[in-house]
Order: sequence, then C-alpha cells, then structure tokens
Amino acid sequence: MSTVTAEAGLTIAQASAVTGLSAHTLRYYERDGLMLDPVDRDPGGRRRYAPTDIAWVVMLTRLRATGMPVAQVRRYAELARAGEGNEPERLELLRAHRDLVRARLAREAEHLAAIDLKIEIYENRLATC
Amino acid sequence: MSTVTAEAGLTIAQASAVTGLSAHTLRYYERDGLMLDPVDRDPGGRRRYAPTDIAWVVMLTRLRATGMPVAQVRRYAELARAGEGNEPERLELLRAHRDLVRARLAREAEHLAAIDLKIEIYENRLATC
DNA sequence: GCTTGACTTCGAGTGCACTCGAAGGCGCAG
DNA sequence: CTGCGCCTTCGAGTGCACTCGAAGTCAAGC
Repeated sequence: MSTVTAEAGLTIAQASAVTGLSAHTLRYYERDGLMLDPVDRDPGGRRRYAPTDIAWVVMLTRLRATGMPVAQVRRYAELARAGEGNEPERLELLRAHRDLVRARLAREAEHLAAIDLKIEIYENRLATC
Repeated sequence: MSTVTAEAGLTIAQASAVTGLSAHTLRYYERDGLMLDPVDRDPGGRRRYAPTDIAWVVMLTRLRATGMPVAQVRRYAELARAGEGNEPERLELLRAHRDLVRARLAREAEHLAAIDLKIEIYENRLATC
C-alpha cells in the first residue's frame, strides 16, 4: 500500500503526515513560492517530496511557528534559490527574525508570570476557606 | 489640557496611551463583553476608565498577548462578573491557558534554537572564506 | 455664536493564513 | 472494465481580531 519499493520520495500524504501540514497547505506553500524549488513529480504528475524538500518544510514550519510572515519566508526562499553570494542577506533576515522572537518570548514569559501570580492568588483564596 | 482636576478616571485617549490599545479596540472589547462591567461615563456620556478598569485591561492584554482567544477572555470576564462562587472555574480556565502557553513557549524555544543553529552555520561559512 | 477636536454609534472593510469544495484524472484491485 | 481512493488545479470561502470610515454630538476656546 504505502510501502516504497525503491527510493522515490514521499507522496504528499506522507509529507503531510511527517510535517503535520495538510496536503492543501503543502500545495499552497509551493504555489506561493515558499519552497526552494517546485517539488519533483512522478510519471503520473504527482508530487514526490525528497528528503531535502522535507528538511526545508521542517525549517519553514519552524519559521512560521515562530511567527515569521509567509511573505518573509518567501523572501528567504528566493534568496536561497538565487544561489550563493547572498548569504549575508539571508543571515541578516534570520538574525532579525531571531531578535524579534527572543523579544516576544521574553514578553510572553512576563505575561505568563503575571498569570501564574493570578493563579496563585486564586489557589490561596480557595485554600483558606 | 489633559490634566485632571480631581479624580475622575481616564479618558479613552488616556486609557489608550496607558494600555497601548487603540480607542477603537477599547470600545470593541467593551462592546464584546470583555470588560468586567461597562465603563463609567462622564456627564457628557464619555467613557471614564477607573484604575480597576485599567488593571483589568492590563490583565486582559496579558491574556490576549499570550494567545487566549477573545471568546475565552469573554468567558473569564463573565465568570468574574457573576461574582463569588465560581472561583474554581476561573482557576481552571487560567490553569488550562497557562499550560497551553507553557507548552507553546517550550516549542518555540526549540524552534528558536534550531534557527540559532542555522545562523551559526551561516556565520561560520562566511567567516571561513 | 462658531469652529475645533475629541468623543459617540454603527456597520462595513481589511489582512493574514489557511481551508475547502468542485470537477476531473490516473492506476490498480477485483 | 469498473469502482475506489488518492491525486490534480482553480478559485472561492472562512475565522479571527481588529480597523476604519461615515455621520453625528457636545463642551470648550476664541
């Protein structure tokens, strides 16, 4: 059924299972230029995700999950697609994103601490009566 | 101009400045039942934000900034509005949210570490050539 | 008394990121 | 050769949380 005879890459369903993205979303990302290259197709025209594709999707989900807008992921993909020579730009893009994420996580940690405090207040109030 | 003679509460513009929310958003939150009670009005019918209102808005922004949906904030406000007796429910709501936030922050920290690694790879590549 | 500017309500519009449905194609088990 | 299930494309729809514009009101300064 889903066993692979030789090495041919994953179907979109398998890629979906591995990455946690829906098949719809995987197609949407490719359409929107978020992939490094269009994914290879089998003789029947179906997508075959190579390990490098999967690795890219994983990185892509990390960027998305940390709040990078789709447009900026596309920008990053375009740079990577263009080949060598623009590493400084890619580095800058990633650094800028990292800084934003760090700042947001710090802020959220503060909020979390305040929420924890609120929880403790409730716990104490319930414990003493 | 914006000095307050006696103690009358903040105008919506002042509340906006203090909380970082737009006046539009403050009205929207009140309309949507996210406030504990409708905000008091001055003789002219304009909103006057009491310190307790501001404190609530601050808590509310903490919940929102950590990803609690507006509908759940409303639920929390409804419980608080209902008065005493439902503290266990409020506590449960906050705890559930806290757990989600903790889990997400942990996941994001992992993603951040992976992004940092990528950045280091770029840095090394650029440093050695 | 008239302008100014901040306020009001109401309802519609925006942006983002999916998410889904329709309509059809292909290859293989039975 | 027929039905099944998974695949395809295209374009439209959804959900969330604002965000904005229009039209009108009111108090205070000039």
